[in-house]
Amino acid sequence: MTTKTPRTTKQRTAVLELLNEVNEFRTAQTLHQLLAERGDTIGLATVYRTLSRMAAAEEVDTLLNSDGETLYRRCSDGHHHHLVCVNCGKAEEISARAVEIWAQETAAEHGFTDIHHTVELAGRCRDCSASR
Amino acid sequence: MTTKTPRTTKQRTAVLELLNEVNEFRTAQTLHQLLAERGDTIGLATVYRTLSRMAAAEEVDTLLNSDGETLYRRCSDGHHHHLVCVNCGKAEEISARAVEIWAQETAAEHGFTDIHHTVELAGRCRDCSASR
DNA sequence: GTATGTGCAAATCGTTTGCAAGCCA
DNA sequence: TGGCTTGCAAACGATTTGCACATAC
Repeated sequence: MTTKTPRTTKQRTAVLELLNEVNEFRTAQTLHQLLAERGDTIGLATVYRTLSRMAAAEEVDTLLNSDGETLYRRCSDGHHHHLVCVNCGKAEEISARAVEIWAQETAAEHGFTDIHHTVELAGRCRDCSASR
Repeated sequence: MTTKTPRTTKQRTAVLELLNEVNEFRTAQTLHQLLAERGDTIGLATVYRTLSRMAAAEEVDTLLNSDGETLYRRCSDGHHHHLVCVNCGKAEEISARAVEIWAQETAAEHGFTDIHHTVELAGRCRDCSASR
């Protein structure tokens, strides 16, 4: 399984740089707009293509918001979950050993195999709770 | 807050009946097609409107699949989670006290308030695992 | 040089909405 | 009757795709 490395283009570089600075989950559209604001003229389609590829390569994490939009965020390696602020979008990674174990056990009890789970916490972060 | 009861129309009745028989998560489009197959001619838009309303009234549960489509399913009351088969769509409700507690604690530790969580397990059910 | 990436516009596709006509209470 | 519902078609909005051109390697 030889995964071929994508070419280094100024667009791809720009997206990577942006993701390194923005540590919250953002839609592709928002990211595209942010790129435009900092002077990088990139086609929206390219942003989508780039993000999809990065997601496939697990270089970014994705999330579906309640509107069905896909949110992207640069992420550390390994399996983890998120605690996302519904107001400002700030996200923290959290590990959840307890949940991992529970998921496996529950699935096994019901005879399920090839288990995969989704666990996301959302709420108002400290700052947004204060400035309500 | 007075929630007004929707009128009883043959369309609404048909959707309700169908949901009572189909106990798996299905897309609005699929449900619409199922209605057509059993002879109920209902506009797709009406199916969407009805399902949205039922979802708002918590008469059905909704789920977003990885394609961004909304899945609907008749559901028991109260807070619970699902164990869904990725192959046949069969879903079982599971309660997860352990997860509820973990969610609250984790959120509190990070200073988050108004917490709400999403926990879904997916995999292959016993039958689908066997007939692979 | 050539496979790959990009931009643009058009195409998709699930879902929503406007509006006139129909139907329940 | 009078307002809530429906159907149809048009509108929407996020994402994808076709294709000609540009570019990394």
